[in-house]
Order: sequence, then C-alpha cells, then structure tokens
Amino acid sequence: MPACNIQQQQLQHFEQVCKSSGLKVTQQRLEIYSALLEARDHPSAETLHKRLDRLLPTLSLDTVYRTLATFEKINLVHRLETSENQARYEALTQRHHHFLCDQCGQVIDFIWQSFDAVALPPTLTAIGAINRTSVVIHGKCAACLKAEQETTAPKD
Amino acid sequence: MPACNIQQQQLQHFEQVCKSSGLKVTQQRLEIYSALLEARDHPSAETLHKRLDRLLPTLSLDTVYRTLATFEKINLVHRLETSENQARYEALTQRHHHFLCDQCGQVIDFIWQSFDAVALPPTLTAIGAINRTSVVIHGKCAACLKAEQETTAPKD
DNA sequence: CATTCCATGGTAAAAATTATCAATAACTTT
DNA sequence: AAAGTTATTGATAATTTTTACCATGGAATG
Repeated sequence: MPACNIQQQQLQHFEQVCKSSGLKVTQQRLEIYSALLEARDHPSAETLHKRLDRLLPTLSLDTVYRTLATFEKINLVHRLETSENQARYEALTQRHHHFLCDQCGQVIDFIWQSFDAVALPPTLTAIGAINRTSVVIHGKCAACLKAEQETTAPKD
Repeated sequence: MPACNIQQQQLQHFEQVCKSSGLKVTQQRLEIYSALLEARDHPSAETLHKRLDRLLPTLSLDTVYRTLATFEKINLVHRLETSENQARYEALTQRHHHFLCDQCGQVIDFIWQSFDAVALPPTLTAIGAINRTSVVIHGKCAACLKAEQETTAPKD
C-alpha cells in the first residue's frame, strides 16, 4: 500500500514537528492528525470528534478544538476559508486550491500549477508580507448540478 | 462630492434589485446596505449593528443578520471567506481580491487584473459550474509588521 | 521512584447565529 | 389619499459553535 507509506511518512513528520515545537505526542493528537490525513472532506471539529468516537470514546470536543488550533499554529493543518458557520480543517499535504459548492457546502481540492508559478501583483508589497496564496472558486458542484437536472427534467 | 454620486447610483441600483426580487425597500434595508457601501473594513453583522445604532436605535441584531443573508441571496453583498468565527460582509462593487492579516484579522482589498484575465484550469469543468473566483492571500499587514519591528528593535 | 509539567475531560460559560410570533411598516388598489 | 394586503421587523429566546476553567491523569525528567 503506497498510500499507507505516505501516511507513515506524514506521521513521522508529524512527530518531528510536534517535538521541535515542544509539544507532546499524545494519542489524542496522533489520532486527530491521522484522521485529518485520511479525511478527504475537510471536516469540521465536530465531524472529526464524531469520527473518532469509536477509537477514543472519551475524547472531548474541546480537545479537538484545542488540538486543531494548536496544529494550525505550528502549521500542520489549515483552517479553511469558507463562508459557513462551522470551521473546517485540512491537513497540509500537496499545494492545492478550493472549489466551494454554494449548494451543498462541499469543498473540492484542485491543482493549478500555472497559477502557483505566476508572479503576484506588485501592489501587494505595500500591503504586507505574504505567507500563502490560494484561489477560491464558488460554484455548483457536479453532483448538485446533476440532482438539479433530474428534478427539473422529469416530464414523462 | 463624486463619492456621493457614486453612492446615489448604487442606491438606485439597490432599489431596483430589491423590487425585481420582490423585496420591499425598507428603511432598515436601505441603511444596512448603505452602511456596507460606505464601510471599507468588511464589517461583521455585529459591527454593522453597532455602527447603525445611532441612526436606527431600535434595529435588532437579528434583522442585520437576516438582511445580510437576504442580500447575499440576491447577490447584493458577499459573505467573505475568512478563517474567523464571525462572518464578514462587503457590498459588491469593483472586482477585487483579499489580503487577510493573520495577526490582526484585517481584510485588505487589492486589484489583480492579470489574474482576472487568465484562463481557469480545464480540470474544473469536471468539478462543477463556476460562479466566481477569487484569490485569498494570507500574511502580515504593513501595520502589524511595523508594530512588530518597534517592539523588537528598541534597544537604545 | 518522586517530581514537575503539560494535556485532557467534564462541565459550563461565552460568542455567534437563527427561530418564533405578534406588531409594524411598505406596497397595491381603489 | 385611505384602506387593505402582505412582507418585514423587534423582542425574546433557543440553537449552534467555540472557548474557558480546573481538578485529574499521565508522560518525561532527574
């Protein structure tokens, strides 16, 4: 399983980052991080908490929140920019951008290397120091489009 | 005052959009919208509410929330993508992008026409139908950078 | 093995947003 | 311009989301 190897690498990296930041590698942190690594759906703290209930039944929601906030500080995870109420998170893997479905709220990653290579506008130097850039695209995802067609079309 | 003329135009447009959407042009809606037009700081519902307190002392916070949600539906305002808890809003004016200061939370608009002109990656057609695209840049704003220097540097 | 210190869980508070419903204000018709 | 119709508002309260508190527990250090 190559995917599993990749995850092993990520987890080693995780331990290293924790230690170098003076954070203890607790079971909760490990599980929260690896759950986020496996997840493809940019889960919220609450979703993660539910998802981990089987593995760590006593894990508190507060710990999930705290842990995610901690991870964000040491740059292990990102808190997404969405226009929803619940915050969503993702583990940092490959550089990518986000497509947000305005209908169902789903977040879909996409790669756009030619954007990543482009020079930023010079105006920005006056505005501040840049950490990271990302493109956010709003629209209607394929699934929602299809569902819409099916409820509109059926005239038989 | 040219700025005032521009706003007059915007307000006329506002009334038109409301009517064509079957919405009544109430004083509350007018004031909330024009407060958002004047604002340059992408205020939250609560900030707007406080700001309007002098003008409309009985305006309820709930109305601000409801009104902003309504405006977003008919595409008069945008709910911003930030990674904060409180939602922020802006009136739709000129096409622009956002710089978010991770330190102070400030949102600064910037123009980037060469991005606006660029073609989106073809992968996206499979993902869904696109409504709008925007670039989000995270970093540290000039003011925060300066404040940081002043607290670090003073060694005299 | 004892000590220290950080992280966790449980509870509860704070912050942010939304629901309910009677009263009110805006548009329409006359 | 007045009355009727209907959407909108305000006040209150409920939900949802996130954070604070603090005693307990467990890992690392000496």
